[in-house]
Amino acid sequence: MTCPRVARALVSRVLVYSSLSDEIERQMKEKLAKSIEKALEALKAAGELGDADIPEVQLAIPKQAEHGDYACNIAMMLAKKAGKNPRELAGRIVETLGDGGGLIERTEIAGPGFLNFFLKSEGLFDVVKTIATQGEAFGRSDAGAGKRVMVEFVSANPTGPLHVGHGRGAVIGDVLANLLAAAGYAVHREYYINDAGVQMNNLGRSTYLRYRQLIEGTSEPLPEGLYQGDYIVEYAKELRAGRGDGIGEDAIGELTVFTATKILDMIRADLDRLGIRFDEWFSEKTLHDGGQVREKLDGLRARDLAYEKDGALWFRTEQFGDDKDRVLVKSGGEKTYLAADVAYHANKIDRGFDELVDIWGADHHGYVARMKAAIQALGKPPEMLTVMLIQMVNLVRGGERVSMSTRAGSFVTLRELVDEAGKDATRYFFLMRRYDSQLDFDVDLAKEKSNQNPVFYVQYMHARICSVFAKAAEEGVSIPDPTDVDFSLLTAPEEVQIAQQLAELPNVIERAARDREPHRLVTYIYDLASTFHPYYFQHRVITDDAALTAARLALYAAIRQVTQNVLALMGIDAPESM
RNA sequence: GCGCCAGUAGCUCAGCCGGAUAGAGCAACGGACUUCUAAUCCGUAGGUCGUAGGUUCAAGUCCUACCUGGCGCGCCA
Repeated sequence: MTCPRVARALVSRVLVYSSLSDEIERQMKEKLAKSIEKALEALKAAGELGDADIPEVQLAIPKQAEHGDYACNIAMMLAKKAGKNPRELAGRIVETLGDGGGLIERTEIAGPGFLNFFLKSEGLFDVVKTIATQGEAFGRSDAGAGKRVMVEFVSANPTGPLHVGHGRGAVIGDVLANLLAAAGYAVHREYYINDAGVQMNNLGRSTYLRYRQLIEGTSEPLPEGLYQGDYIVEYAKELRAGRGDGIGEDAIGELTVFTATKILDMIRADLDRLGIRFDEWFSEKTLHDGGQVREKLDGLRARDLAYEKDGALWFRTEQFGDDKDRVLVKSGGEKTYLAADVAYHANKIDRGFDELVDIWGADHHGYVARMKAAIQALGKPPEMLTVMLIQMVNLVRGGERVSMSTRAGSFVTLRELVDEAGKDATRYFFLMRRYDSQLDFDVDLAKEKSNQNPVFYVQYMHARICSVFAKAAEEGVSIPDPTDVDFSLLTAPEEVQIAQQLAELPNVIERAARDREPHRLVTYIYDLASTFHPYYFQHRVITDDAALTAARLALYAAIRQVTQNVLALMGIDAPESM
């Protein structure tokens, strides 16, 4: 079985070598990397590197400012093969490199052999101009090269309201789709509606029985396996009000459609409230009705990928790495979900997508191997499909975990959570953690309008900047054109750090998209806010010094733009005042 | 029993292709509002990165085994 991590590794290997797309990266990092590469080639030509191959030059932004603007580990990687100790080799690289074509202020050799580059500061603030020019496009790239990727998410059965766990998958899927689009993929968002099969019959039967109960004036629980929820009673009432008491058992098929449509409307409304829309709602039923399921099963049989045993039809998933073969058609003649899913994924492939992302609850992980098998049986490499398994959500109230069972009493629906905590906090909290670790959702904290709530910390950054601009307008200070600004006046350590953080956005987006890790947006924007707030507190923007005021306003405009861009990707509002 | 995910400060978690002294928030303690918004800021304290080996110049990160927790192993969906 090919796990999602393997698939991700394969994808990343491709992208690492793709050219960095962002202008800032070209200007700064890549220029520096090229210079280093040149220096290494010169050293190799001079015979100083022995027979060592020159590896890809890696540049990292160090955690500590004393370690420079960029740090490079190349001397340590080459030392052994070059037959020199790392610090000596680093010294030779520095001598050969010089000022890297006017880019480098100075270079230090540190620790075991790191090269720490301090760049000339005017280059650092070029990003402010770039952001002003690109506006809301800043951070986007063409790393995805227009590849078509489908993100299928939520896909909850239309048998009841969405619960909190669905909400997490919904937000993660939505933001991942935003990220992929920003990274240059052509993204399609899809919701797969399981509107066929046994559960649908149960739904129609549940509605019918509730309807009968209304007529007979009873309200006892329905038989085992049917849907007990109050919403069914509401639909039954509606049905009776519109159609009277004459509906018979032969109309259950019709009631199924009626109820499923109602529930889907409810699901759609709940998602809409969270700011989530789909390009397509894909009906499972159309696959059955259109004969596609039948057709794909015949195809598998024809290629001996499926066989009859004990009156059932089995899929040879074991030969693609699954633990055992799986049933496609039960001996009673009913098709399993897998049968429909094979046809569905064949349909996705036929629609021409290059990559498929499925977002499921973690309790479905036993299903991954057989879907990977299906992809292979359909003639595609298993890496084409990435399955993201979203871990469980625990609601926390008053410091205690609230049971997530559907028992009455404890709140479980997504709608209630959004009503209580609001769209922004709900989205932020769902994005806060890696999708593959469990999430404790502190409801009290999410709805608290206080400094403890991280979503406000980030939004407040935006509001504060807007407030400064309002003040500037009030005092008749015009917003500067960044090309006329003297950025050499920005010498505070926070200003340098902010410029570097702003310049990182394209990388953050590209890597978060590549690795399918939307939570990195949260980490990024929170980090930016925790550089910004102390900076704001310490340095006044509007002062008598017109040149400095202009430089800081230009920087503020860039921070605001980046904040807007990131919050937009997260689907969270950027308020002008709070 | 087999498989997947997780295990990092008292609690909840970051840590991007393996890099320098492992970072935040909360909770605790002590400070800062006459200012462009205090929904903010400054400071103190807090660590055997589950355990044991291994690979490497370098391991929270990679490999192996084990321990603990969650989930999954059906002709269910």
